[in-house]
Amino acid sequence: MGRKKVEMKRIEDKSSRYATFSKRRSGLMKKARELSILCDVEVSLVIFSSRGKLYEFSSTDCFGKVLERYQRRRDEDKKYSRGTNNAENYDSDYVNLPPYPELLQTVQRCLEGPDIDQFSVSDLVQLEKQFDAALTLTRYRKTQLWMQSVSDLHEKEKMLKEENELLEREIAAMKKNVNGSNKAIRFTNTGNNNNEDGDNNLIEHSQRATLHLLR
Amino acid sequence: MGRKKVEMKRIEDKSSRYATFSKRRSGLMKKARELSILCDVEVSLVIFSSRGKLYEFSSTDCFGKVLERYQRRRDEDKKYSRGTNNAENYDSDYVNLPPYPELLQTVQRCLEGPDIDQFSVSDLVQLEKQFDAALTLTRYRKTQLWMQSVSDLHEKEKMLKEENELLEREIAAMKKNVNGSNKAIRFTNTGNNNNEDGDNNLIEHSQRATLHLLR
DNA sequence: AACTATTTATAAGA
DNA sequence: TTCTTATAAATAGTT
Repeated sequence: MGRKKVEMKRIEDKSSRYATFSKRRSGLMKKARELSILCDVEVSLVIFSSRGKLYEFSSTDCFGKVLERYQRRRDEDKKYSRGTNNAENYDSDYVNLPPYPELLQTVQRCLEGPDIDQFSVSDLVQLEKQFDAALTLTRYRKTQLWMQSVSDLHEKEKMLKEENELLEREIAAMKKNVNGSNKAIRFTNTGNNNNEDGDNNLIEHSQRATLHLLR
Repeated sequence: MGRKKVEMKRIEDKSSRYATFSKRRSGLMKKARELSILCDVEVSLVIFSSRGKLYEFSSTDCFGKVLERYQRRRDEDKKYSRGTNNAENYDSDYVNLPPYPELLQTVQRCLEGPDIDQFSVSDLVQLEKQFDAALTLTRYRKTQLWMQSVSDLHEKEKMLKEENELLEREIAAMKKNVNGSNKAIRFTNTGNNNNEDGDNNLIEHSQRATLHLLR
């Protein structure tokens, strides 16, 4: 339903993928809401964007609102740190806000309060849903972090192997020189003791890059 | 989007409410699937009909696909192990297949069959417990495998770093020899061309070990 | 974010 | 239910 029929496959162009995501996401939410109202059924819809942001519709539940409040707060924090400071700290630390503080507080109140007996069944249904959503999100985030760490390790492995090859080639080359033409070696080495700095530039650079990653 | 614009409120006429439910439900599912494909995001949609029947879409695997994959893989393993009946491939991967094909089949039958209505409450309590146990076990096994893979990667990283250091020391030593005493070099190298085998034994051994791990 | 040309979903009727 | 069709809605490409 647009100027053109679209093929059902991942949209490769990033910006049109995001545009489509935004439009279709709200369309889907709207239809989910309509279905729940018109037909009087329970509908629950959860969407994770590729960057891990959560969008949710639920015909009964209030977790979405809690989350919305949290995200708004985080956005404000982002704005704040952008305003006060230049460049560096901006894509780093604010991400480490405690995850979902409001939800955690709710949980704590619920679990520590002695008034579990006073909840009605429908209260508990609400509560169960909240916990379930929180669990799902937490697990999802955890998996994301695991995957990230594995992919980092693979990256390191690749770099180390490359360095290794470079060093080996270096050794092979040196051996050739030593075995082959002693004249040449004597020529390049006499009175030229800082030769290392020249020969090893490439290797040392690569080494530094890897060490940086390994920290 | 039909002959008439509809008011957004519960449809009171039962049969047209069901008709609408059926149509809009499949429309919503379709759109959920499209969003997940086009925008490459995770979408999960759950609908409970008023009579408690569950309809679900999830962009990640459904039970059917898991089961299918399991069966395919098991068949292939069977073929393989029949062909080469040596002792070695006994302790290979296919032993680690999930031991729950029966459970998976049960799950599929339960979820897809129309006889959910026929279970008693106590049947369902049993079923819930089984699923919960299976979930816990599955998750546990998954975590074990992740941890194993991360620890393997750390191991590889360590070995590669050690090799790296060794190779560097090798290079440093060679440079020193070349720069320092040309006499000695000439001595050790004239007529002794298989010198490499002696000097590099350690390095080559280490290298082989790592390559074995990296396969 | 707003604008339309089109496509798509679906309400009503059969 | 399912199909048909007129019409409402969603949305792809564009600005």
